Amino acid sequence: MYESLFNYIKQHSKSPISADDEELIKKSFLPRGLKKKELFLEQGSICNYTGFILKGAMRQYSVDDSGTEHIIQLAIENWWMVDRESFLMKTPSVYNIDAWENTELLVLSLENLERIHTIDAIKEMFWQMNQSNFIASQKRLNYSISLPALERYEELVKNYPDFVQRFPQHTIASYLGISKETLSRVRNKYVHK
Amino acid sequence: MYESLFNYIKQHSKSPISADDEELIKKSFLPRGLKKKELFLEQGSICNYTGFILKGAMRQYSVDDSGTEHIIQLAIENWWMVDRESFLMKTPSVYNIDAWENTELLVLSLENLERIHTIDAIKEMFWQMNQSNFIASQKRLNYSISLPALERYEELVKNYPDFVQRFPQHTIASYLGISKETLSRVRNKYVHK
DNA sequence: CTGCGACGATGACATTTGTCAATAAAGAAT
DNA sequence: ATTCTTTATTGACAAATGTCATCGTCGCAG
Repeated sequence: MYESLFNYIKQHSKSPISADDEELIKKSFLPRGLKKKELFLEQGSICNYTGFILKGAMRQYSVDDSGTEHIIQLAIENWWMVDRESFLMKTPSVYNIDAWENTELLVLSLENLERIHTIDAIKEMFWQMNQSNFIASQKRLNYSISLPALERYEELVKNYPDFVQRFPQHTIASYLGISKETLSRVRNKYVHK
Repeated sequence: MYESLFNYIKQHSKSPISADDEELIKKSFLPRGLKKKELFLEQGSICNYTGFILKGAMRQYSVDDSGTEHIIQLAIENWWMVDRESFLMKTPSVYNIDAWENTELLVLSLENLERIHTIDAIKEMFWQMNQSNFIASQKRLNYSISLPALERYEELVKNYPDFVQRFPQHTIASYLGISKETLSRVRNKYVHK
């Protein structure tokens, strides 16, 4: 159950984990299941948990005045899902998070995060994760302001081919900030070139 | 000279700073001046320093095939400027960073960062900074994929009025991912509504 | 098995934004 | 003072993308 979490930790830190640490970590993460379409976080409420995905696929998105969803983040196995602003500041979230497939998570409250943050490996892992998240976010932003639709799609296929496999096209379109029709046309160009 | 840096640290952490810590921090940050338009980082080279801006204004941007600049990040007094990916991984950067005004910095190498990272206040400060950077980046991304040009501009004016004051319109346009002509027209709508 | 809803493709058209060119005003350099 | 550069605005037109409607397919719930 906790195997992929510990694998993730080991991959993202060099510090060893004692048996005691391991116990503390296990006690701090709670298992949770989500059915397809079930909400993990609803707009207006506080994000009380960070989730580590053991199995499944999730979406984080905003909904605008016209009811259109805008995908902020997609995540599958071995990714984290949380609205950090809401989680850290305990403020109502402007985003929704739900399960796109039936999903199994390990969830961590802020209190438990602080508790295990005394462990070097955990501290290091979150540090690493923060850095790479920021870098990825900045990269996506760069693409978003500098590349046309086709090239943004190509970058996504190159960097996150799993997303393109696991999520329907209209979700991918929203992630890229374009309409589903535009993505459909852009893909036509893409496969024929 | 180091006053605003220590103010920044105090604002972003609760841990106290001993006299020894203060000395170590002072020794780890080197003062550096940049003249207007002078490069702090050139595309293709490694970003060896993180800079804390004491005075002035800087831009981080990519340059595409057609020679157009795309502004990734703007920064003024009390902001940090760095290409994290290049800085942390010691890989050649895809971005340029330069001074838009004559600028005074305190710069920190990765080695010195690791040296002062033993200090709780520093660790906490960077942790805080990472979190808020990520949140800001995600917010900007959200706007970029979900709002039209006018509303993106309004958000910028609301959240970072200083940027709009300090940088010329074509730079703001590039930051928003639109052409300078579009921004000019959008501003007309904005001031007349 | 059947029907309904989700998904994706496509055409017609509207809207937004970009590009290019011309102009003018404000600064910076000499 | 004069020149040169940078910045901002505007018009005409082009290109990219969005919107709306329609259709066909597929998978799943009843």
